[in-house]
Amino acid sequence: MSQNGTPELLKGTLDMMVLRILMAGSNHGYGIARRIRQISDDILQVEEGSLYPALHRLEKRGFLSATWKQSEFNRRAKYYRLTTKGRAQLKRETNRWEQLSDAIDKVMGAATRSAPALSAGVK
Amino acid sequence: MSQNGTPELLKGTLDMMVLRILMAGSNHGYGIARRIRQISDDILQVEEGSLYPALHRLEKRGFLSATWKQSEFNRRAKYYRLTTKGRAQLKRETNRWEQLSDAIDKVMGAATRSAPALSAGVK
DNA sequence: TTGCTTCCCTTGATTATCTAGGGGAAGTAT
DNA sequence: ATACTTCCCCTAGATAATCAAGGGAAGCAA
Repeated sequence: MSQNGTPELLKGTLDMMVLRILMAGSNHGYGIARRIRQISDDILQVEEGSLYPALHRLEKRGFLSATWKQSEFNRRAKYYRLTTKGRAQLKRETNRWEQLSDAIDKVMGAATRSAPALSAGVK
Repeated sequence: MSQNGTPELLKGTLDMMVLRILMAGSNHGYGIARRIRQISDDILQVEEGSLYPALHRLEKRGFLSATWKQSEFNRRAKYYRLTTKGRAQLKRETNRWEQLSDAIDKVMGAATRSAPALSAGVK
């Protein structure tokens, strides 16, 4: 519930991050989750119940393609890689993210990030 | 469904922004929506079907209190203001937002923030 | 054997948001 | 009077993303 137990992700950003991770090369679900956790210093916890549905819808929409391979740990794993469509989608979602998060930061006071001397003429 | 039309908000951030707007003083729903649109330069579009449920749940959780008054345009309006609990909640949500958005930016490559394109700038 | 890690998956509930309506009252113009 | 616009409130139903909580299997080590 997120009522007290804060959510582990910002809704609507998982697909984008998955695509981004796959820019670095193909990877399987478990590995993608691990990478996101690592890079974010354990801030972002990707639950499997969120991740696998995400991978499936991305594949369904043609942003990813998958092949079964043997993992580095000698286990059966489904490796995903970005398609051309996926790369374009990543760009779109990244732009959207920047636009929205910048807008939110503005609303939140512009002092959220590096502060640009405020006061004067907001209009 | 935002099937083509990208969503107008980042899910999970509306409550926080509403609380933030009310830090500046009490306001009514219509005015809150207008403020968010203004400050964000029309990037963030707060639909009434999202806003009013948000206000009601915030009030229900004790973060806001409401009183009916006459608006500046001489109309009946429900003015909301932050409670003490609401102020604490705003702080929590703000921290969470910074933490999550920073983590996402890390995953997205740290270079996510739009470069000014012109020259030296970043500093 | 037990147990840990890696790897895949689904079902059901929750929750936020959007769509698409509903209404009413004040002011301005015709 | 009518009509129109802006201001202001609200809800029901659908959609969709996430989470919680299960499931299983296979490799490896003690």
